[in-house]
Amino acid sequence: MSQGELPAGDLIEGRGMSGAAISRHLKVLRQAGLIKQRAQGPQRLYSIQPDGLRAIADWTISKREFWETSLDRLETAILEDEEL
Amino acid sequence: MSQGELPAGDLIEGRGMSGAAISRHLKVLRQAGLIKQRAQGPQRLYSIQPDGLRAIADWTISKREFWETSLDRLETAILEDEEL
DNA sequence: TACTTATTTAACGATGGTGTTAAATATTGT
DNA sequence: ACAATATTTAACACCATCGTTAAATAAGTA
Repeated sequence: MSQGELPAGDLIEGRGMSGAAISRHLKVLRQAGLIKQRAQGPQRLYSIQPDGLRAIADWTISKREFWETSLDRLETAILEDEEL
Repeated sequence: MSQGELPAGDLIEGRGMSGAAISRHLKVLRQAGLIKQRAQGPQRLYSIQPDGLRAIADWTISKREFWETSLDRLETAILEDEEL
């Protein structure tokens, strides 16, 4: 789907799961603001909603510093632990 | 518990949860090798099992490089995205 | 030995996640 | 208006997690 719009049918194929299940997954993603839906005849074309993914990316990066310092502390603790 | 041994009773208090529930949590932690149990009369004294926690710490650190490079890529992608 | 205390185990129930099948809905072509 | 196609929704079931209460177990004490 990263390459553009895809009808639900294409997203269902080869996934070893019923269309109903996929459909509900898509609904959740849509409600979460991660994908968009557009009707074309009886088909629903799905595509990415850049804003939503961007928000996740930004959030992820915003936590980076927290994790860096946490891992630093963990490494320090391990080293101190080895000094016995 | 990081300060030493504690009887189950102490671990139950103030947790707003039944003793039975805490007891099962302790059992899971013990089976996971994260805590030790020792009997003293009718009490069970719990303490940390350093090896288990250490294994988790080591594993965590072992993933650090993976995440660093992943986040680097994410940051790069965000920057490229902003050049529009 | 029987009682009390500390803790665990058993049996049960609520909740959330996620899959399935069958019915409902919308759109297009006859 | 009717049938076929694409997709969604409804109803149901399964399983794991996690809490509860009540019964079981073990140790110390009268």
